[in-house]
Amino acid sequence: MIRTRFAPSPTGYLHVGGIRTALFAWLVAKQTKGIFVLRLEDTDKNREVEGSAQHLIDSLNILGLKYDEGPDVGGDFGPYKQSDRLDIYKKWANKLIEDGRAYADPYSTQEVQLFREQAQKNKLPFLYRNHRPDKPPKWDGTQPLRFKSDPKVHKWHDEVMGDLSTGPEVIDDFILIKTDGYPTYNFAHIVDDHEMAITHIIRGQEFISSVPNYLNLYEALEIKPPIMATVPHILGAEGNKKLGKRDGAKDVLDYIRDGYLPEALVSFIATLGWNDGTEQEVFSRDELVKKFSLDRVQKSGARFDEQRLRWVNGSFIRAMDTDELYTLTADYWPKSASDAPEPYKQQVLGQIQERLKFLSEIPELTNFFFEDLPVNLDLISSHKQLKKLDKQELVNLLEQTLAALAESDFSIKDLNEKLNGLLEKSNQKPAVLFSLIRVATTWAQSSPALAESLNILGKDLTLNRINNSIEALR
RNA sequence: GGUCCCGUCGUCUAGUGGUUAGGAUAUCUGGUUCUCAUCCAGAAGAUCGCGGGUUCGAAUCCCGCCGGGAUCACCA
Repeated sequence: MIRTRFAPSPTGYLHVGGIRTALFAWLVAKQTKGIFVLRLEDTDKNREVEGSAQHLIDSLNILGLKYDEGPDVGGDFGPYKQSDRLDIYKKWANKLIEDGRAYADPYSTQEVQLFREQAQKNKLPFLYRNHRPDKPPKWDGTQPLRFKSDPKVHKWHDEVMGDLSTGPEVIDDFILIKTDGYPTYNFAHIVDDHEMAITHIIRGQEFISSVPNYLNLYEALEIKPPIMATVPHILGAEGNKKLGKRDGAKDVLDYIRDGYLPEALVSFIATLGWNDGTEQEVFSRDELVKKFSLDRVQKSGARFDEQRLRWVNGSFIRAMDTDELYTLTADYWPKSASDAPEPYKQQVLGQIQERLKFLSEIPELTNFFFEDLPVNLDLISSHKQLKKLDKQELVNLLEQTLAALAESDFSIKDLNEKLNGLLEKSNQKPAVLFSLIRVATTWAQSSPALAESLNILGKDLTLNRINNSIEALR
């Protein structure tokens, strides 16, 4: 039974980088009907951010990365919050002490800092074990507890990175338990993954250089290491640095709020560094579960390109039934639409669906259906066809339009007939006549096809707006 | 500085000794009786980081170099 976990620390919101490791872990579990576990790594109470645990949970849920075991849903391997597991770490720490593989750190933080600066000055990597005390005091909890490492060569396989190896020079005596009584990540995650029977550890690249140290500890603990997979970082839009909150890495919930579809987000994030070897570009969640494999995950970091995300999201939006899409749009309509009847909004949505990239674009794409936009003569003076006509000609054309449309029943079919008739009678090119009518009835930068737009607006509103436009032009 | 990882169109990528180096996106052009978008057609865009080697033949294998990244916390 495959068991994977996502083990974030509740220190802030979840951004795309975090989501991706969660997604990959979820996919690995789900494709074999395995178990996906959420574990909160809250061992640093200084960095803990109020409310972020709930935020993490909300983010996973909204993306559909449902976990089978976790702090709020329980499970047979709990507790799922590290701060509730302190006695478990104590138990394993005592085993190490008894085996002579852990000892109390007698130095003050200042003294250790001095060692570190010395090493830096000599351009050497800092190794605590070079200062390992001969006769450490008995550990009473007032000192950090350190791992007594056994420096050696480590070779291991990483599902993404392949075969890796390092020499003894990277192995050090890291801290297992801090003076506040909490374990470090380095210690806690190994104990927890073992106690929770985790089979695959999927984590970000920042941990790869620590893996040999973990391997060393696994040996001392006599625990068989799980399968490991290291996924590369997602890069920010500019530069080659890991995408971080500083570079505007957005909270995934911000994308949801902007009207990106969870399915689209999942597809996009999965294909950032993974593909199935075919030319398929977007994947449903089910396809991902079926086709995903760690060994096809890219070793190099991928750049987060919001433009591509917009395209993916647009393609999901276009593929949906308008009715289904409509159920997602409730929070996105412009204020002026609040009194508009549902069928009217639904019709409007049908017209803009194919140009919609994300839901919060709805107001700018639809506002003229719900309110009279201010007359903006720039739309005419900057139009490459319309600017050639003088005001009198424009007014004449609009008056002809008024007369013709007054006869129409405003069905799309009849509107098209009337508009075509107008075209012949006025002897104008569509680029002139239709542009003018479009502008005069919407005063918007862009709008759906003319007959369809007028059909939705209806006769009264259309004729009113043309009248108003004539007034404005005079 | 030590250690480890990475390096194919702007971007995401296909590619594991023989391909006109493929796709997608973005950009540009044309078409779809008007705009924006969709859709369709087309263009441009990659000396496969660089230099050696192995080979009849290398983006693919080997070596060196360069560039980028990660890490060297009582953070995870």
